Amino acid sequence: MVTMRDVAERAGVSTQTVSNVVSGGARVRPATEAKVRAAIAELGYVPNLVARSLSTGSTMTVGLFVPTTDGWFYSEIISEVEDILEQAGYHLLLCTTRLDGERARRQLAGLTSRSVDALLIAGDRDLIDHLPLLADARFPVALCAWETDAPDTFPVVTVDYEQAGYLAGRHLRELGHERVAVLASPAHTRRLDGFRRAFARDGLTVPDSAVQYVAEPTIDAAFAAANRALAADPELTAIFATYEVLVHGAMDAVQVSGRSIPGDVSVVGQDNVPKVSRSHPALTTVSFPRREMARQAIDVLLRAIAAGEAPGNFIQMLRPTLVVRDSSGPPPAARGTSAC
Amino acid sequence: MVTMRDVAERAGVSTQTVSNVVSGGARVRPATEAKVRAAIAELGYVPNLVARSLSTGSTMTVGLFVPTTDGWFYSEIISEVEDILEQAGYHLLLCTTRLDGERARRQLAGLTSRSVDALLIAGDRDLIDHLPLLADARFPVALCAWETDAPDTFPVVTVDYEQAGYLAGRHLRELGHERVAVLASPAHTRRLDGFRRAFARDGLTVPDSAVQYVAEPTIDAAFAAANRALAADPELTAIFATYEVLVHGAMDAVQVSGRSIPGDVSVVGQDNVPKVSRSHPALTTVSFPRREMARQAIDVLLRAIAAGEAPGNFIQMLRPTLVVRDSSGPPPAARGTSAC
DNA sequence: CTGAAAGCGCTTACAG
DNA sequence: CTGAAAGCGCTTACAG
Repeated sequence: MVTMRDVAERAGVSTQTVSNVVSGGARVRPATEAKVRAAIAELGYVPNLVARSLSTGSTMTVGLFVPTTDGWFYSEIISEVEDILEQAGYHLLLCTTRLDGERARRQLAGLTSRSVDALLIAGDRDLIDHLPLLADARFPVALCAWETDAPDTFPVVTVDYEQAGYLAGRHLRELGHERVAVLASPAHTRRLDGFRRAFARDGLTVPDSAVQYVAEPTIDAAFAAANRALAADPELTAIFATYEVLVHGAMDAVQVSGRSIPGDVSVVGQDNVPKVSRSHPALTTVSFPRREMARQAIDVLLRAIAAGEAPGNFIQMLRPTLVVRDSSGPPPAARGTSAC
Repeated sequence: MVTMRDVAERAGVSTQTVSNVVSGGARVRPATEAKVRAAIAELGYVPNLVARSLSTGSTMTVGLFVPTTDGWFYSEIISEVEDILEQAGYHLLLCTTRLDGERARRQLAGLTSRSVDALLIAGDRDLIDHLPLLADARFPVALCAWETDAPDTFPVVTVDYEQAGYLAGRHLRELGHERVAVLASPAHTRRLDGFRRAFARDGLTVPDSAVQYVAEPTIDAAFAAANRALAADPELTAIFATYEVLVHGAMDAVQVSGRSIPGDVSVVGQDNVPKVSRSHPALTTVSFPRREMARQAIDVLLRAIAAGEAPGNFIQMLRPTLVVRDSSGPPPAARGTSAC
């Protein structure tokens, strides 16, 4: 392996000078720089980043934890994070927990010490029990896309999920819906709370019996849950689904049952991913500022790295927005009334 | 920062012994190990992985390049790679090229030297011009999911894409289709070749005019291309789409035009991702062994690392399989003939 | 601007 | 099993 010293000897300069040329640090006389560059080219020298890291104490790497790479939500977070990091000259170390707490713990433990300059944790559930491991991490840590209660030791950049649920609920209420069903991930408690608040404001309740929890994130499981909901209350006029996969299952089930959307049943989702704008009918949903969230979370970390101190401890909530498309309308009764 | 030396002093042993305890290397007397572990706990010592890497020459990190994290194809490759790596105690450094050659070059250059122990490159197009940068990389490199001609310097684990296209074409031919259109990514030349071979076998040609290339991977672009195809030949009886997004655009366009699937037009895709099994109608497609491909590619790299030598130079093609569902059937004419 | 030296925190032969 | 020492390849004050 050719080292910086080899280059220095070849070019007839000190390693200090080679280092300056390579890292673009202190100014080097052009003639000297040319000599060094020539030596680098002749020898095929390539700097050893690990050695540099040991000296500088920085690996130029940021770790990212996500529960899964499947689906649009985390895919976009990964790609946004990677974009920003790449621009800033950082690398991305990706860890997937796959809803496995023990695996999460192992990965977290492996990141200790100086192997990353910062850590962003997106999503929750798997890692929450192991977060104390990071209590005295030597690098800044931030959380994003966190819906359940996060430990108050780290800054959080997230969506106002309660408001997202509320926007969906209020939309259905304004259309006049009263009998609704909810398809929810067990983790989406905030969205459900917000949804219920919209109904409560009008003195209505969304009973527990109207909520179908779907633990497994597959369309098949969502389809089955939607069928249960339709069987439990054949008169329902709307379904609220707390994320993409559940929406597809819900639309499937409604249409397979012979009902029309939104003629018989309105469907409202969460998270405006690209695909739903071309579903049939186009989906009414609540848009999450995913990319903005990722961007702000990374900014927090990058600033903490630059400042050499811990990031501030705050919780920042980005506002979701309602996107009305074709899958929601007045309930059949209301429509009938206004039509006749 | 507390170092190994601090622990050694505290425990009253040498750093050698601490190293043995931490790395689980040579055997240490139980009583000594207990003393060391106690010191580690009291001091909150956590080993510096960068220093270890500099000594051992291994970072326990494997790099992965993908064009994008969007869509099922690369998501699954990422998650499969991460699973295997995690089990083997390795970390994943993820690089997304986003179809940007210059960005790819930058990232590739950043990986030089000892910062990764191996590199897997999935997909093609962006990196192909910069692969020579890796000519004298000090770590093993492998390619996977490579459709276009790969440089013959690296081992390749890929799908037999030509066969995948052929299977789709033969299926349509066996159903009796003659007038077809193709929606293709410009990169999917092999699939197109194979598709054409199936028609050529029967003395038929798929003219260039029947092929719509879609460069932008969005459903909207696919939808527009499918509309062009339908306008160019209103009598066509089948559409072959070379990947997921194009399939959705094609089904959309066919249905919006008032035609039924497969009654009027059959649609056949590529890559059996979870979602298409629940599309309406369920999609006939060709299944790629994505996970198997990722697994074998990583195995090649891990073995090369373990052996301390370059991986073999071979090209391994995994076989795709046809999955017949509901989106394909005989063309209207043939059906009419057999019906009357 | 340049040279010689110390140090980043580990691992690994090498003697005891 | 343990101690003292060299070395991994950089960066960074410190004198010239």
